[in-house]
Amino acid sequence: MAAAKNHYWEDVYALVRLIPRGRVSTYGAIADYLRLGSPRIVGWALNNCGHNPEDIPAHRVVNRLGELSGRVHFGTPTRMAELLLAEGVIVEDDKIKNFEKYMWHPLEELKEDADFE
DNA sequence: GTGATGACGCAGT
DNA sequence: GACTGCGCCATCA
Repeated sequence: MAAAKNHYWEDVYALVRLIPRGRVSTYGAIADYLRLGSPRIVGWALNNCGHNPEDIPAHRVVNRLGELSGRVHFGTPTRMAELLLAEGVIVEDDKIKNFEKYMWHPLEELKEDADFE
């Protein structure tokens, strides 16, 4: 990440794109990695992303409970679940099954590549 | 410039 | 164990 800091949400998008297929992350993890200070900022950033799942896999970002809290922003209530299911993530009742197993921690995975600080 | 809102998270009850 | 309220920071009205 170049950490261009043009807009903090650019870093959010970059980090979301780094989420491997079949994995998911949380707003809190992203906010913590980017030092945003509040997970709400991540939510706002994704809301401002233009809703482009093909460009930004926002469907891989869920709240800390693994709930598809942002599904309503995907056009259809089931779009987000469909995208996750297509990647092999089991979604049950709008919640990710075995969420901890699919959880992707940026601080754990990118700690050595972290050039923020 | 102030108040309200939001794809959240945590502590307290 | 579930529900409620408050805090966090940035944007919009």
